Amino acid sequence: MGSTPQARRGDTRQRIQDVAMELFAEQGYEKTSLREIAERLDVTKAALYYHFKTKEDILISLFQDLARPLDELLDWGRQQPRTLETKQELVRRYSVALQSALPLFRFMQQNQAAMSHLRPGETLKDRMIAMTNLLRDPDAALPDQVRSLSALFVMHTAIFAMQHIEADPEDKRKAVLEVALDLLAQAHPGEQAHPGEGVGDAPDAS
Amino acid sequence: MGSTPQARRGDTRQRIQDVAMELFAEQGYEKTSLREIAERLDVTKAALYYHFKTKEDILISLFQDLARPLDELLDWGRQQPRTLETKQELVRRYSVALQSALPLFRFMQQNQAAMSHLRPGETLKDRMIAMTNLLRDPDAALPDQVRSLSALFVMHTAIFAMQHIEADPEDKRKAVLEVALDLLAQAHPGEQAHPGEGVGDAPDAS
Amino acid sequence: MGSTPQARRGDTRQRIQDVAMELFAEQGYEKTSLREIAERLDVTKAALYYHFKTKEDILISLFQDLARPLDELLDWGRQQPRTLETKQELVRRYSVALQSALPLFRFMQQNQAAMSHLRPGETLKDRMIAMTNLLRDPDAALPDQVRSLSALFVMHTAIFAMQHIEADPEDKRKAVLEVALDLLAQAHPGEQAHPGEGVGDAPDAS
Amino acid sequence: MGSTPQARRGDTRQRIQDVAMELFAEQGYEKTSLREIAERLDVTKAALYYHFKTKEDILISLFQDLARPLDELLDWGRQQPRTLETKQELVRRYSVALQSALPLFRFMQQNQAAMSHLRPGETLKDRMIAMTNLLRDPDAALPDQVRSLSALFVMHTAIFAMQHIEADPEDKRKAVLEVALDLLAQAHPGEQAHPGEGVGDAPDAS
DNA sequence: TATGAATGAGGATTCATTCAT
DNA sequence: GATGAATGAATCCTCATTCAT
Repeated sequence: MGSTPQARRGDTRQRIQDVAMELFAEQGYEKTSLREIAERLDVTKAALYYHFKTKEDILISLFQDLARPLDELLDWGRQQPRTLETKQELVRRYSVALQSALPLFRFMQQNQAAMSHLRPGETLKDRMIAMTNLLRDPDAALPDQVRSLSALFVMHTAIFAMQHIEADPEDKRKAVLEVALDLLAQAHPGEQAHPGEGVGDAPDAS
Repeated sequence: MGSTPQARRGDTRQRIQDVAMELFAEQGYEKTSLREIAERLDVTKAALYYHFKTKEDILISLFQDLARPLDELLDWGRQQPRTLETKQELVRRYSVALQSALPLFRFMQQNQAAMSHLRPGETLKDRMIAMTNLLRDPDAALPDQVRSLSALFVMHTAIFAMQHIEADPEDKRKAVLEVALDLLAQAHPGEQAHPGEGVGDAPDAS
Repeated sequence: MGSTPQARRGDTRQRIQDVAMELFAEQGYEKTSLREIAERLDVTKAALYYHFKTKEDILISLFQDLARPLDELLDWGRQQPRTLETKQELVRRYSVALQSALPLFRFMQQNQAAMSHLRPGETLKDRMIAMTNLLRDPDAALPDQVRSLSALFVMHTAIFAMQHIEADPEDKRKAVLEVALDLLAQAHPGEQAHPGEGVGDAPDAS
Repeated sequence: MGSTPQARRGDTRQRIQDVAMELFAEQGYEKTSLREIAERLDVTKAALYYHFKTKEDILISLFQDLARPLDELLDWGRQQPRTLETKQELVRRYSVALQSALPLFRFMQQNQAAMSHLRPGETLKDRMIAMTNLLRDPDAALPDQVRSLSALFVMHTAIFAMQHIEADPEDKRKAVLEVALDLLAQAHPGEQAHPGEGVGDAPDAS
């Protein structure tokens, strides 16, 4: 790629994160050693410690970057009225975020265990619970609560489960989103979704 | 229950598996050391090596035990006609298996990475793909394929996602199963499910 | 000394302590690496960890062995009447203990800092304070308290300070003891020491 | 005291020495890292290297500063007649020096080991030997030599041993000095100390 | 005067594994 | 069936030091 050592000046921190992300996602946090990361970057292990205080710090820094879009979506959701439309929009936005951040989510799933001793409120699990709490109505019938929850999780699992199905990625995303929105609608019997807002096209992820 | 140290004679292998299962599920395979397992059993590390050739052997032995019910279900499914009813029964049976084996599945999820270098066809992922292939129809519309897939995965994710919701476990299971069966039915427009077979009660998990 | 590897079976723990003692006394705890200890014993570093949980554990184990005679002396002193004679006997016994345990005390002095974060009551300093509290009378005039304290410390410092003076070690010890007993007597004006008990000969330190 | 960051310009070298002194005295030389020193000064480690060539250089520079008063006292002593009065004056001056430089001496004691590979004649030990050689008479009886030695060392040990005794510091100093002078006098039987020169008051330590 | 970025050597510690008994 | 003692390789991490800027 023509990236000579000189051209790399100042971006070492970023490069560490990139490589770490890649390896953590591939092999998991525990199995990835700092030696491996350092070697791939052609720096010494000690150099990593100039940029991050501990190995876990690298993990956390990655996680925080990855969690930000989720946090923003949660913030947005909390400020909206608790209507079906809001929930549908949440799901739609989540679908888009997921599409452009699939490796990140893969990374997060691989490394849930390694992150499970974070401060409460800081884990992926906590964020997912927060998310589902925006979607489900605690007074609804249990099956309807399940439908709401599942609108969210279906997007995760289906995307992964469909990786070996041959089809256009955007088509797959729309198919999954359709099912998610369907579940959501079924979870709200008697309510009417906003007309004219379907699955729609994803914006460019530039 | 009267299991004195003497009474344990001969079941050390089983006890190792139990403890390993517990710890692997809790902290993951990589983070769990043989020292930890040995200490909890009050034996020496060397004793473990009398029963298992390597650490990975413990993992594999656990995995094989856990995978057997899944394999049996797959075998059964393969011998049935590819009808909606078969699929519904698959989902029903899966739901029951899941209920009595939740820790096992938790264990499997935690340790996917550690098992990913197994022979092809031996991983959990492979079995899940096989399972979804029994459920989905490759010629159906994409959203309907998603619905079929999701019938399966919803059972996983929802059960975990509902852990912090207060309700009777059996009620939760039925609610989840209802949604799964619903998805399946919706994935087969025009077909009619066998009447008189609803969510039903789970058999005793003796 | 003809100590073949075979002859060493079972005494590795002791040998670690011996070598550690030697090196800690010579270079101090911090400057001594486990590699050094292991190499001198011709075992691996990991072998050390079979016998001691941490490096500090080695230090503590040494310290406890060394502190025992001191503790015994303290115990004895606490059970005696608080008379001048008792104090004189304490000093006499201390002098003897010191003579046969000089390397140990050298070791302790070298490594005070490394041990300073022990539990209260566990440090050398605490024991010395306890010792001086047996010797001095808090109601006496300050200079007399100083004399009592000094009876103890003089034995330490003088022995070290006299190392480069040529004389028979036992003569040196007696000379120091004489001064210590003198200080003690002067600290108790008006009291009469037990007659017939002078500096005397040290018992064999076999 | 109005020492703004700006006011500190140019005294960085001094500030490094101050912080190093503090930390070396507290934790010892080996346990104190340059990172620690730099952080406490809010500069980079590299900045330390502008002022000192190595870590050991800091130690040596401190030691030389601290040793100067001792060297001056030694020089003075060497030029005086070898009388009891000279010795008494040496002890008196030493007592005063000690009082205003207690942390320094604490520092030196902590870090004897670290300095033990200095050129001969450069160590604290060497100076203490020189000092005792001014005090003791090699032809005197051994116990009298011990008394002379101890006159010096008592001042060290007693001051530290009395730290946990409640009393006015100046009173303590005088008490210790009295004992030291006493020891000296007793070491010179038949000689008469200069009359009218007792323990006296310490000069201001400006 | 200082810093930012890095290095090389070495630190303590842990791990899975082995083997004679 | 199990232990006691040990190993070799790897781990994360810290340190004093350097040097271009």
